[in-house]
Amino acid sequence: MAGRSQRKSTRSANTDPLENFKVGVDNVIFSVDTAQNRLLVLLVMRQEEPFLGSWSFPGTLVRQGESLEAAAYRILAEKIRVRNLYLEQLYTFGGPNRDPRENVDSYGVRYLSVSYFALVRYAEAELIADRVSGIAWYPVSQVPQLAFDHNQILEYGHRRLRNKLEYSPVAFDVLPELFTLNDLYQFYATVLGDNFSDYSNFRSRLLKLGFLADTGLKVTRGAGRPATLYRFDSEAFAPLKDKPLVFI
Amino acid sequence: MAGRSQRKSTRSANTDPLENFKVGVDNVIFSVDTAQNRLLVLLVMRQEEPFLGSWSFPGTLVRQGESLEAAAYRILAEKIRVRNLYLEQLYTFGGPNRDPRENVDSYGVRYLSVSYFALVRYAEAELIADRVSGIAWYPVSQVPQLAFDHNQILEYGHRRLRNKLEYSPVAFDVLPELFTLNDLYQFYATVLGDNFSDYSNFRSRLLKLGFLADTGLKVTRGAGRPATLYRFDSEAFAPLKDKPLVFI
DNA sequence: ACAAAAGTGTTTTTTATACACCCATGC
DNA sequence: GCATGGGTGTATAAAAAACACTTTTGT
Repeated sequence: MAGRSQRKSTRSANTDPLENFKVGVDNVIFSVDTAQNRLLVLLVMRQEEPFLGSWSFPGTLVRQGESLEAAAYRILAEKIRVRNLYLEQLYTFGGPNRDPRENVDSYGVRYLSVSYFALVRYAEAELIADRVSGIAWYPVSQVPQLAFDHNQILEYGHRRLRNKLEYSPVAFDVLPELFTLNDLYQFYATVLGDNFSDYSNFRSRLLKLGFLADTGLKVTRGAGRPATLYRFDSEAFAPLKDKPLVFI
Repeated sequence: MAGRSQRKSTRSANTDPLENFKVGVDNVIFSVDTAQNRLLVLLVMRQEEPFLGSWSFPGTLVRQGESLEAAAYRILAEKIRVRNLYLEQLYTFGGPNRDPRENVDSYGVRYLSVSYFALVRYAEAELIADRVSGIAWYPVSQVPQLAFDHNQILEYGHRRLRNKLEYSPVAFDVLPELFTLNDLYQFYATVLGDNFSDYSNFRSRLLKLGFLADTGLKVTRGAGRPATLYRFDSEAFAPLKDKPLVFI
């Protein structure tokens, strides 16, 4: 990587100087409020120029010796306290002139952003608000105009979330240890839209796959028949890992 | 992006200095030799330390004012002459200590690599060899030990290629303007493995989708009945863009 | 005539979709 | 007993997979 070596075309040896970069990490953090059937994304209010007062994704610049992923976890931990989450890299935005600061306060330094996509457990996530900065969960359908090109990134992240949900077991990283099939269904319906599948068909498909273990336990929520609590059996799932389109 | 601002946790205001980066771009360039049923990847021989003499992906460092994608196209153009291709970003590798140079010749500068994935038309691709550097197409099943973590990146790129092929029309960026259904089938079979589908079923599925326009033209290749030449009709494909799993 | 490659059609199996209906509990 | 949510089953439609067969060319 960073294949500096391939500078063979002698024509451009010294003529085009290399760019110096600062690397930022921005997190698109989703959570699902199943109680209210809302898909949420975490926004913070910018306290500096540029875009002072605009909402944006929580971000940070990468420090010496820090990996990209570590930076992503750091900024996440600064904003919310949460134990159960899924996180992966989303995309790298690195064109020049993305960031207004480039031409002003930084002499020839470019700001590159590696965005990360995270899904956290809503119920347990505690937002950490310091005195000055605003921080809030926004329904993705109602996010305002964001700083930089963050609206675009959100769209990209949202698409990734939907895809991930369909063919990988990310939902179980974020659902409670024990859950009912209805919990699972609500989760999917919130992210994918109500009409993604019939509940009864969803049930039988998921159960037939064989990685949902019946714990024997039941929960009663108000009226109605008690629901069976299931557990995600990662061992039983392992052989299906590389198969296409497992869920939905 | 590059959300420098969110540095609220006062505890670490000045204590942890930011890292300076050089940003590299590495290209995983695939092509399909349908004649010999081989999936190929382009490798170049490194002319410098570290990993002098190892094969690696063609890469370059990003220059002032140059976008990441522009850098990817630049290094591609330095290695092969080709008009028809597909290119997209793959992944960003940016941990510290990925590159041995970090501790030696560069004072606190980190090398980050944004990898790109490309698919080019094999028949028309001319490799550009300068006097010193080695450059070659390798069958992906036979790539040797590569420099850095490039073997890992290759695996990642290969998976991406297979996925792309299944749900997006990248094949047509790389096939000739006019092609037979058998050409298309061979292309898919080479990338996805011979047993991905029955030829006859592949035919009917693709034709039913309605974006392959019969040109009326025929080609005879040796013995056998002449084959119809088709053309990819991008207008007819447009409405299917966002549908899942169109191909195979 | 026959081999080779292109192209069509048919049968079987599997999976998706849409519902109808039974079950267990709280009130 | 009846409303409420949980859970099962069935009937139909569509898609995938396997494979037999016809058509058109070169030799």
